[in-house]
Amino acid sequence: MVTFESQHLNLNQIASSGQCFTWRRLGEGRYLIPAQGRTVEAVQAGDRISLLCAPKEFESVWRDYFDLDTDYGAFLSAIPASDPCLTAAARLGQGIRILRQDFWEVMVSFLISQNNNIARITRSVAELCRICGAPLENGLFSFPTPDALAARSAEDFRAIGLGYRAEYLANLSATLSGGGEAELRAALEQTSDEEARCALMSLRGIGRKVADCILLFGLHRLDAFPTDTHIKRVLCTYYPDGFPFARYRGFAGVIQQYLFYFDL
DNA sequence: AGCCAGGAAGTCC
DNA sequence: GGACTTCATGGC
Repeated sequence: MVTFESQHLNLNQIASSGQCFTWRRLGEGRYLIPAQGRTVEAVQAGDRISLLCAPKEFESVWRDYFDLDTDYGAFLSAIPASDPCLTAAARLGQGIRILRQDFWEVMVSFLISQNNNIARITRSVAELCRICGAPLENGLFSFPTPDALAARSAEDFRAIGLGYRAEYLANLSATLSGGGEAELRAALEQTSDEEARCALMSLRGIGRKVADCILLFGLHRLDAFPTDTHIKRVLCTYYPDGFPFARYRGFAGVIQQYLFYFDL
């Protein structure tokens, strides 16, 4: 077991922040968290977080996954007291971080997320893992690979309730199976945010908002600022004269998460 | 019954 | 370039 303290890591906040759909809640402040073909049980009481794994695994997997080497306190301190909306949002969501999730898992999850709600996205992702993933410990299933998804048809995806997104998923999986996903990821890592966004938007079913989610959550491009219905509402309500993006250059996506969580 | 949900694509003009 | 419509589905 590994125990540490952090003022800026709150499991409950992250679990309900809409960036990840595969955590399983075990109880208050307790989650079973899958990543990289493993799972870890995480327990939080106040600022103390315990991960039930060996120190070696913590260093090789979970330190990176939880983005523990990024200083979120510095992001929070950029918020001026003169901004009542973000001040409230930051107080509410000060334990949110941008997880370093798997690129493909993020692509698929947010492809499904369009015109959808978080509860149903979570169920759909669980169903996908169940019918196409590999069984892990504790009854969870790994997130299916591009090849595993490409072996299924759009009808299979419709059968688990993906609706019109089933065609998008079948097409995306066919396009990126056979090594295409790794190629795309490697290529995107060499490009600017704008070029990467443009490349992602060339894929059927991925528009501006989903592309920005993939940039932020799947490639850790912290400048990406996905604008969905919640963010539009917040910006329209609290920032009718424009949002001060320049102030948050380099981490606007983190700020976006505070606003999103605030609106939920 | 109608509206909303972490939207995108097609079709108008 | 915008405005409008359609696309499944479930919850309220």
